[in-house]
Amino acid sequence: MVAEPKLISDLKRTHSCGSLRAGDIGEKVVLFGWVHGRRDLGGCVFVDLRDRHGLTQVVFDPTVEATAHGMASELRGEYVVGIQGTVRSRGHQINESMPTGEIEVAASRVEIFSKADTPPFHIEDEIDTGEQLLLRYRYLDLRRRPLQNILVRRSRMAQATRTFLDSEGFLELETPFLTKSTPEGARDYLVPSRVNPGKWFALPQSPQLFKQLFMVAGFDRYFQIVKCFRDEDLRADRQPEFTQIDLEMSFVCEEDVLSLVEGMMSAILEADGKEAVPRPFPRLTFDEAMSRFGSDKPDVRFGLELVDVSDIARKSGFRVFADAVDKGGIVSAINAKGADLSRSKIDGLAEEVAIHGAKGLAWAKVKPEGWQGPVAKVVSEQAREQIVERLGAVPGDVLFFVADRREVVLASLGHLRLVLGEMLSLIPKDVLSFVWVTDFPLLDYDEEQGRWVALHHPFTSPREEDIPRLEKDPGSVRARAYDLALNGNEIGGGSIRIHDRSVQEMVFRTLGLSEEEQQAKFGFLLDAFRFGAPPHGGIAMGFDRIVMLLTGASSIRDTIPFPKTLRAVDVMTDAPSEVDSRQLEELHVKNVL
RNA sequence: GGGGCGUUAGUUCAGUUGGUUAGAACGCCGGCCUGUCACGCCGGAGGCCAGGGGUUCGAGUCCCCUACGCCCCGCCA
Repeated sequence: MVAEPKLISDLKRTHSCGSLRAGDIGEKVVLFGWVHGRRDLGGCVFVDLRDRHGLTQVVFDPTVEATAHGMASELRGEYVVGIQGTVRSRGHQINESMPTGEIEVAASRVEIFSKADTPPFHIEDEIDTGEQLLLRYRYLDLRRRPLQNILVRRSRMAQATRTFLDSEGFLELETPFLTKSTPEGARDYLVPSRVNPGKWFALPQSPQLFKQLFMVAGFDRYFQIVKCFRDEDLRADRQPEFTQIDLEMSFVCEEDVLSLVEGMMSAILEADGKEAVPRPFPRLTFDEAMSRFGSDKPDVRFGLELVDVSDIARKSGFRVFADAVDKGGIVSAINAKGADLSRSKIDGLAEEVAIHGAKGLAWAKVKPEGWQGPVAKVVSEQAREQIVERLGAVPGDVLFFVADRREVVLASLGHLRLVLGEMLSLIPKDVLSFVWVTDFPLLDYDEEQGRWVALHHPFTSPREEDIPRLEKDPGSVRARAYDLALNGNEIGGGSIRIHDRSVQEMVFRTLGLSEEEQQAKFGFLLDAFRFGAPPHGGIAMGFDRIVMLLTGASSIRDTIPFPKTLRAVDVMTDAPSEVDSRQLEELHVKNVL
């Protein structure tokens, strides 16, 4: 007697659960997958079998094979099974809503590979279960098609990136994860060194210095799709460990990096089945972006631009406006064209600007007979006319004003612009709108620390003509830095780097780093620059954010297989967690809590 | 560090003015059913009302604190 062949070991999978069509009718097939659903009609039993490619209906018909039909009643949701059977037509009962809906597999054999407890939520496309539960059972959530689709697309985008950069002559080179803590920038994740008591590694915030050293080494073009770590508070688009497309090029200027990235983004779009976006991408200087959009990552899919009316406001007769300007602040306005906003909605908008520190939101409705609203009477007639002219206002428009310190005005109106754009449905949802922001300031004064800090990072090259002002007027020095924004989100940033030891030392000095500190923290870089450093520059792209924006995912968590919650916790593994005191001893670390 | 919203069966939710034994749908378990595909019908099980404290004759409901989740400000070169 010959033993019956076993599924898997003897009979291999012939098709995925999404591949069978009418043309396969009559084929003898073997399918493996998860039991997605079961409909037991007593006589015959229908089971939907699922793998990541799709669903196939399997029918257990007692007239076909009584043993298999008997086993069908044991099947439950999420059991992992193998099926052998024959593809047959569903006749006139085609299910139009599924790609395999013309056929079904009449099972002659079934083998249960693994039984399953009832899952804590249904594995289905549309789900409204709380995210915490989904994250706790992430491996079940990842069985759902929408999440799988995002990760499939993420994989394709990563491959497209590699293919593109490879074709452009880039080398994919690795850099250490156990590296040196750097004083500038984000808070480091630290790793104690067992063999060097009292000393610590830091996980990289980015491979910045190593990629510059690759340039010094002469590799010319480097890239890496790499994890970076920053111990800062989380957001919907921020995780403590995230993935960058990191690249660096030698003997280049801004234009070379920008056009390369435009090509790379186009390759990614193409890999994701998107329409081509015109190149070159539009560009804005930092100053322009801030004054017109109130943001260094402007969403340029719609108008509602900010307009400075400080000069008019100063002589408007309205104390609040005049005082703001006299104290060195500004008054800017947004014209919400044709916005028919109720009083309660406008009150809600005042709360929106308060988030960014604005003490009030002045507004006026433009009517044929004149302005209506709280500022209508307090602003002089002449000023009203000038404002209407500058904003191109016509009856039916609503004008909003914020008067405050420049940063507050730009931040609050920049935010208001986005809220109004959403409220008035002005933002086209299916458009991908890239914009470069260039000419960032090199430095920013940190009131708390009482010193200048690098806006981008301390290795960013100042514009050559601005270098003489580095010592006397650091705030006016522009950087050779650039950010790429997509639909109002920052998706990448980079710069032409300093390759001259003396300029690098000058920047470090301006940042308040003593010779000793420079040597202790960045000595290896300054040393490297002594041995012939090529001019170089590069960029780091936020890969998770790119995936998020192209797939329409609502949070960065949906683009990462195993993400952390806002409190930087992995609720599935329960990390971070306490460790054995022996482990701590070995690491020469004491818990002070 | 700060602000906002939320937490009731496995899941999504309802729960009146503070008042008997906290409900529904889906899911789950059992039974019936040979053409279902959101199968149908019948029956059943299932609750530390996030945790702690308080007010009260009496708290899911009112008050305070805490925890957790989400969104935002600060922070994120």
